[in-house]
Amino acid sequence: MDTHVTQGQASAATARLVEPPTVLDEGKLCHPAREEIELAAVLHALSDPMRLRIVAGLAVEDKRTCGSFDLPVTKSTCTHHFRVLREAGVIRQRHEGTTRLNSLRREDLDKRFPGLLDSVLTAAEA
Amino acid sequence: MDTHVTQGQASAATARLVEPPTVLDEGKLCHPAREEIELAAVLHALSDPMRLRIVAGLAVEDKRTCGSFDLPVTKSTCTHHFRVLREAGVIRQRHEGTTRLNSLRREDLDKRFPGLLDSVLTAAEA
DNA sequence: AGTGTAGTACGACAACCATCGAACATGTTG
DNA sequence: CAACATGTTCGATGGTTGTCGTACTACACT
Repeated sequence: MDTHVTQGQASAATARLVEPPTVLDEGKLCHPAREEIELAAVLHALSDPMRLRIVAGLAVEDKRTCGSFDLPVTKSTCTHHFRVLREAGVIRQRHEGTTRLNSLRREDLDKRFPGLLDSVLTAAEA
Repeated sequence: MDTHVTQGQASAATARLVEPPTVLDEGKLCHPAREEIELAAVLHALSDPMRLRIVAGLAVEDKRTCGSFDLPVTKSTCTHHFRVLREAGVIRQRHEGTTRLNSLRREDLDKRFPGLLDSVLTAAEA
């Protein structure tokens, strides 16, 4: 569990305090590389109703903040679920001001496990 | 958790000790009906490497006995995994003499969650 | 009847997991 | 700076899970 994701800061530093974010860091949040995404981990991440809701929500509208889901759990539990999804490689999280922007790793998942995400999303509508 | 599966013994009792098996009971082993199969349960059942191996094995050759997989776990653990798969609706188990025959519930799964099983099976080959 | 084979049932145990609350970090804004 | 908003970290807790071993059931074969 290490490798990659160490670029992006230096080159973006030029236009820093002029622009708001748009490219911001993603630092500290560690995501698995595409080839490192494991099937069992993805299936486990998706096997929780709460997380399934999150993923279904992101499928409808990407780049949503954690709070925008208003799930029936506390903030800390929420953090937990987003981390599970992130570490499994299902979503990507970026810092953006005081919030986190979450997005589905559609392309990575489709390349690695073709058809899986779509079938789960279709199945989740029931 | 109840419903269905209460027939089969009485009517089959007529030709009992004449024939070997071929149609045998399935009694006691409770399987969910197709409409009762839940996505989260299926994903959870598939999120274990050992169970993934079982399912992949059944995809190659159906109707295999529990012992034919020689998994690196004891018999009781084995029983446990097969039960999880059965109760989630992923496999069907039938008594047959001294063994249990396991088969994938392909049709049920395909009808209920189209494409899911196939994408998982494809993904599992890595 | 006796031995063997295939699997289940039950109890135990350690690891994991979803959940919470309280305290903290960080960025935004009055 | 102070107040606020959005999340994270940490410890605790109760429930679930994967694993095992031992004991048990059920069928088959000699």
